[in-house]
Amino acid sequence: METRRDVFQAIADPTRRAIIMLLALGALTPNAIAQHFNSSRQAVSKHLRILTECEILRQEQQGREIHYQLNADKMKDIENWLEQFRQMLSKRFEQLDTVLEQLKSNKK
Amino acid sequence: METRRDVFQAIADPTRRAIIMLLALGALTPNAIAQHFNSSRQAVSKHLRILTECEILRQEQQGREIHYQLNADKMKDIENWLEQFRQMLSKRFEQLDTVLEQLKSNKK
DNA sequence: AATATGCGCAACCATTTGATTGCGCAAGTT
DNA sequence: AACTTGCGCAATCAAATGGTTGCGCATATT
Repeated sequence: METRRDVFQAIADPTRRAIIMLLALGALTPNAIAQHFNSSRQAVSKHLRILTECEILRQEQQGREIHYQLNADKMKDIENWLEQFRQMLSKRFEQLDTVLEQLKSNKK
Repeated sequence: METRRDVFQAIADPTRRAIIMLLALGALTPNAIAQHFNSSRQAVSKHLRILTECEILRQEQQGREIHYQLNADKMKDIENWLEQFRQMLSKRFEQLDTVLEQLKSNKK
């Protein structure tokens, strides 16, 4: 069984990020997506599979056509990871502010 | 010349994400970082190089020791990319709210 | 029924990646 | 001066990756 990739590995590839951006505008079929890229339709199909497996995209079969759409909820995994740094950053800023306040009051 | 990686490719690897998390707590030297991992010191050193090259980490030489620290500003590259989806999402929610409001007023 | 279209599976290939090991240089210690 | 420590360079290797091509199945059209 192939190793499933996490969401960070999924967006590491520039082509996949471009696919995500495209689908953020609206659902599309594999062929419609492939028209925006210079590589083969099959290459795009592989990327779609990777993005679907890690739940960044959802697919909906309608006859022989598949509609792929963005699952924006999954992007929150990345946001949650980044949130940790935001919190650390704001803590540091608070500490810096405290130090600056003390410096001001000491000068008075 | 080797291809430089972008920030998304840099954080795609679980080991590098763990290094980033570690350094978010405070600056460390390569050997100190390597102690938290089971792989060789040289493997960690390679990851540090990758993270430094794409500016996620900053290094500061002090004698024979190097102190690596997180450059939190660079994480904003990822946040900015995600911000595009947040805006698209909030647009859709606004549209959904409008529809719901109309449904409510039509029932009254 | 025959043909066209959508699209994934599989095999293949070149490149990239992440790890290890050995080595060597610079700085610190004895 | 000799030894120790910090740490990157280079070579090597196995695995992963991203692309292509050929093929085949299901659905849609003629």
